[in-house]
Amino acid sequence: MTSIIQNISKHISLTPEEEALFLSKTETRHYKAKTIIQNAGQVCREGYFVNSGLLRSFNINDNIVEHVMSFACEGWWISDMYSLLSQKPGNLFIEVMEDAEVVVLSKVNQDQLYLEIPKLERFFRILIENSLVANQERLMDNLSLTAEERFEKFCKKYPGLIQKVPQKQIASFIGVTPEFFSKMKSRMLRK
Amino acid sequence: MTSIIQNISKHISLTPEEEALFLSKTETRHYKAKTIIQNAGQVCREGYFVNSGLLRSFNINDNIVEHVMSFACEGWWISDMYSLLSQKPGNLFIEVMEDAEVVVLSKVNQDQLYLEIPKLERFFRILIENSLVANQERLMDNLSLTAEERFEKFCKKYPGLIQKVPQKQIASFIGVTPEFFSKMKSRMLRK
DNA sequence: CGACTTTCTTAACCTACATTAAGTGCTGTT
DNA sequence: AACAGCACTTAATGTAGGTTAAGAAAGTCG
Repeated sequence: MTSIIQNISKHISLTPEEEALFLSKTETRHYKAKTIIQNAGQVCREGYFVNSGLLRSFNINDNIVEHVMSFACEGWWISDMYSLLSQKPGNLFIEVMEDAEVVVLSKVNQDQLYLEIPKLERFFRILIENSLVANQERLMDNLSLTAEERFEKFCKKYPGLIQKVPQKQIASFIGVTPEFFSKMKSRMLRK
Repeated sequence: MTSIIQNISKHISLTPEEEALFLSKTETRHYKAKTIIQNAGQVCREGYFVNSGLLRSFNINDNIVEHVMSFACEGWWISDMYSLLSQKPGNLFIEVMEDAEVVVLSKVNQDQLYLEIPKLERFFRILIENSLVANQERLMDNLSLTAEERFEKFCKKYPGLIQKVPQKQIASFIGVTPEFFSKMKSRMLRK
């Protein structure tokens, strides 16, 4: 049983035939670190489920400052939701941070699968619901917590990531500059 | 044809029987302005579709500072998604800002309806997808734009709300204090 | 291995926004 | 009419976090 099927069966149960049909509509790809698999300004036509490795999505402001929207490691999905849903050019880049194996589900195949296996509507509804809740929390945290508190939450929520992700990208994710993050971190250590 | 059925039929089509079934699982309520219909610390058991009037959801930080999570006027849905989905105590209050008529869909009935009218999975999936995209944009805006830019976006996105919503709550929504918002506004007018 | 690039740190200085506080003008209630 | 209570404004002062710049450390690649 592959990992993506495990992921789906957490929320709905598929027959072996449905599993096979689902898998037949996906494609497994291997990417080297630093590959950009989605560019801002282009229409996003695929969602990605991460089998192994590490990816991130981010946008670039005024052609200078990067803002990390999300990280995705084993068992996570990643895409440019805005662009994928609207099929308009998006603002996000998606970059492979560590050599990765991903399961690719194209927008076209996903839409077909909704018709062929209506239960998948439920699966993706639940997936998106969870994303929305996480996003709302992150938004409120950004409005109401200090950078230090946000970093503490980040450490608790994604204990695996702190080791793997360059510090400047954690800084970007929680919404501060790398310089300030560095200062803050050493201030926190001194306590 | 009631407004909530119009709202649904934007994304899926229901038979007259399904429409009737759906409506039979809802309840229409009238609330006076200033009513709190959901309290932080309690489990949220209902979602609300606004027929008329104006509501907002917000949390309170350190028992002092309010942060507006969302506004909802005619044709919008509002709830405490985290609490509604997890059935754990939530952090949000939901308050009626202007006398309102709302269609109430309880969690229990919603779950039943998913079984009786599976197409509704699709409807709510799409609804949540759109919320997620809007939320992601708001998050990136908070990370990368100035308060002034966020306010300009707010005005474009919700032209109707600026008239109706007290200024301090717009301030809270875009993430600044009422005092700073006031100063910023007069600075913007001077140009 | 060395050359090059990128990340991280430190420190001086800067600014967007917060805090505090006092005052003005509504609106609703009695 | 009068008072209470809010929403809004203004202004002085405070601070979290940004900017700039320069050097140290660490990763990357030939």
